[in-house]
Amino acid sequence: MQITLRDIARKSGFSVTTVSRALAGYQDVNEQTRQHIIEVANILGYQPNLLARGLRSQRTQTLGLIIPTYDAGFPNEFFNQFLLGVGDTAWRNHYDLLVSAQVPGEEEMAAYRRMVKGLRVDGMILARTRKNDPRMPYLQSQGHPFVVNGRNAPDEPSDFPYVDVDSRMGIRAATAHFIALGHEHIGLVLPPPEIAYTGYRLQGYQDALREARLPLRDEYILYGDLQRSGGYQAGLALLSRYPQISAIVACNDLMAFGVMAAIQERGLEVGSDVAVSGFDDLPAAEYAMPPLTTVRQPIYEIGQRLVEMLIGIIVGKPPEETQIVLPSRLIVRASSGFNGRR
Amino acid sequence: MQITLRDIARKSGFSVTTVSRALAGYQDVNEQTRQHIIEVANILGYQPNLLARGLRSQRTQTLGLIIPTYDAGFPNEFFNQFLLGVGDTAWRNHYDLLVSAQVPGEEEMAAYRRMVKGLRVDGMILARTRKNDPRMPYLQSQGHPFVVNGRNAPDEPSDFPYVDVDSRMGIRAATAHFIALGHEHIGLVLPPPEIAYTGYRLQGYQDALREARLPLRDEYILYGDLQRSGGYQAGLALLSRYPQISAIVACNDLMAFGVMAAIQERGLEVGSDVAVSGFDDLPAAEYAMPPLTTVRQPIYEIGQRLVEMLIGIIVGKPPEETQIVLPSRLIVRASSGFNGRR
DNA sequence: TTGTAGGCGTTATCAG
DNA sequence: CTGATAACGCCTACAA
Repeated sequence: MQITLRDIARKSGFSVTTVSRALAGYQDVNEQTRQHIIEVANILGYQPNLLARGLRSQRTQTLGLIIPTYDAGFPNEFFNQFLLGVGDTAWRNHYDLLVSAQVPGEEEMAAYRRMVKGLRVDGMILARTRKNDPRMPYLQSQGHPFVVNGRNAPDEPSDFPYVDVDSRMGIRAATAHFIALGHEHIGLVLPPPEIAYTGYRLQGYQDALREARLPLRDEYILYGDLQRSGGYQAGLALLSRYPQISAIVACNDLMAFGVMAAIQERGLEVGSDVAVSGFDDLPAAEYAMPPLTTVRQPIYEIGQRLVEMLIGIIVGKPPEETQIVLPSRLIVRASSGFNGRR
Repeated sequence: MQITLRDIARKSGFSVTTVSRALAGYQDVNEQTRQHIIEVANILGYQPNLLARGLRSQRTQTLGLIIPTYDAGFPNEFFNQFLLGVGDTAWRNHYDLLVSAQVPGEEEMAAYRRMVKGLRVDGMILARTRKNDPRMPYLQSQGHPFVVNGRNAPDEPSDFPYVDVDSRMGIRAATAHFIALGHEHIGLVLPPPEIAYTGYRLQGYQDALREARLPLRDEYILYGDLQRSGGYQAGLALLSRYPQISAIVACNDLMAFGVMAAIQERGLEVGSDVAVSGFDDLPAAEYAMPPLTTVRQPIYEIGQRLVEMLIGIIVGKPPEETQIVLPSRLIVRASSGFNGRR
């Protein structure tokens, strides 16, 4: 069935030990012997049994990723790119990736337990942190390596390794951009309050208003579900209740698309009548009609750096910096109401 | 570090064997004993070591999925939904999912070898079959369970378990729909020729023309890269070379979006000037401007049935039908040039 | 430079 | 009903 070290040993006339060490590149093995063994291994098509190796070494060369499928909605294009960054980097470093999609809740923790205590993975990658997120304390209590995409909410300490994007700065830039264009009544569509980064995005909005000495009006702030539909509903609500609103900052691109649809449905024009911005800079943002002004975050790179950080932690060589906040960048497009680019 | 059966054995006073069987639900264990053992296991927070179990039982309870990242482009929304169907169903059946993203080529086969011969997975799920695809013969030669999303090309036999969608019928319906609306010059944007299903989609187009006794004009047929950009280029080429073309059938939604952009860029109106259709019915199709007429395929269900089929094969109870072609369905929207729905 | 032996945690076989 | 024993394939002291 499977080719094992024993098969190679038999065929080559050496012991299993020698075969194992020859293949592992130990120096205390005769070069002739090694060549011979390698040849036999190739002929037989040997591939190490990773289970046995993992059991023996207590290392699985596998990373775990549980994708949070918020509500019924599925991980969107954001997780696509995230998965690509994580997957590519893991593969390049000879790690496999165990993936599960779970709705936050009881089942979700079961998935974590299964991966961690089942010794299936050497480390975990968490995404989309929430307020009072049970996952980080759990993993810490288990002493199991993990890294997180995103910090805790502003009012909670973040005593774990993470890579996050500076969303406060990003939303501030978007809001300030609208203010600079003359808008004074600016709506905000936040992610659900239980999401950790919601607080940072709210701060960014507040920052910009404060700096411009504009009043903060709580009624201009609504929450959406991160999906297009959430943006649509919030957009309709804002526009119908407060006709003076002339710009809306949405906290991700999907919701921004929904806001644009709401604007158009009310017979208004995106950009000239009501300006809109998003967050993420998904590919679709550039192609939207009109193209969407948004805050770009380097999703692929986030995944990449998370994996590098995690592997470092696993092998006992953590990088110097284990709490990284990457800059975000405002990308101005037509949905701002500008004529053309920048 | 880790709680093992031995720990429970020590604490409960029974042997490892008995503990193992009590937890596994064997009938030949005293009910009192079982209760006691289960209690101790819970207190200790026992979680079986899945590596050891896998090594012993030669089963890993893990399925492998390698996402083909065509060219540089990343798996799009299609794979999102596919991954959800596969992941959900695997989880419900207590299987884990090992995921890798690979560009077709040498590395890709290495990934397959690693998963299969490394005994990491009990079975593999393949997606996006190509002409002369090396993966199926390889897995067959290894006697390793696998299922495939998609058949071989029409001129190759498909002697493996698969779930596919009837894309010939789907494209035929889309083309016939345009013909019924009076179009006579209909462009076709195919996937790359090396993709297996390209042949079926071409057949569907040919079917519809033949049935309507319209001439088949090869120059109306172009290939795209399955991404938006490919559709855009093909759309521009068709429109500039053959102004008489009044409808374009694109073979996936992403390319259809590109075609729509090309039409608009030439100052024409999608629907009234040039009708467009896609394939997949991604969420974005409904929200496009104008909404996209497309052929819906049940992506989630495909993933689900593939996993069920694969698990059946693994445990030796394959379903009766292991070659399934699911129907596709034309969804008519405004990009057809219709006024409103159907 | 090479081989022997033991064990990682689990399950299956067989004896008591 | 319960327990001792072996084995899955690999790695690594230690011995030769």
